[in-house]
Amino acid sequence: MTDDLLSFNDRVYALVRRIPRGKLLTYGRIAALLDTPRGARAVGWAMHGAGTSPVTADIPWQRVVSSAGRISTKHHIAEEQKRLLQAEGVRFDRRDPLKILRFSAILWTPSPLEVAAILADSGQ
DNA sequence: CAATTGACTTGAT
DNA sequence: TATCAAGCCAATT
Repeated sequence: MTDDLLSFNDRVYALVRRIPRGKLLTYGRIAALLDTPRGARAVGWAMHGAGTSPVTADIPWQRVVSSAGRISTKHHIAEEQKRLLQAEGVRFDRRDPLKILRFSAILWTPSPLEVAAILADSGQ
């Protein structure tokens, strides 16, 4: 497998790039898909730097949310994330502005085979 | 090489 | 239902 050479962060980015428009993934699920079940914080660390460099500029970072089905970024970043998600059809709770509605229904659930293919592609 | 950091998660209270 | 603390992991200092 070519993904052996990819850093953990790069594998996170490779996966996030393939989240379909209007679908979501959580930090913890991303970690699990990368065979690091308890690595949710590491995914958070990776996402924190997303969008700041040329290589991460194109990833749909807004599609990564917390396991509680809510935006976990802060301040103006959270505002932008919400705006981007609403633009692709994701709806929010009026009572709780950062809470995503129909969360479980729009979670992306790629098969292990699909994940493997994605990582293989990114490794080339 | 040890300590620190962070866009997390979960179980206990 | 809402808090809180402890555990966990990779990258950075």
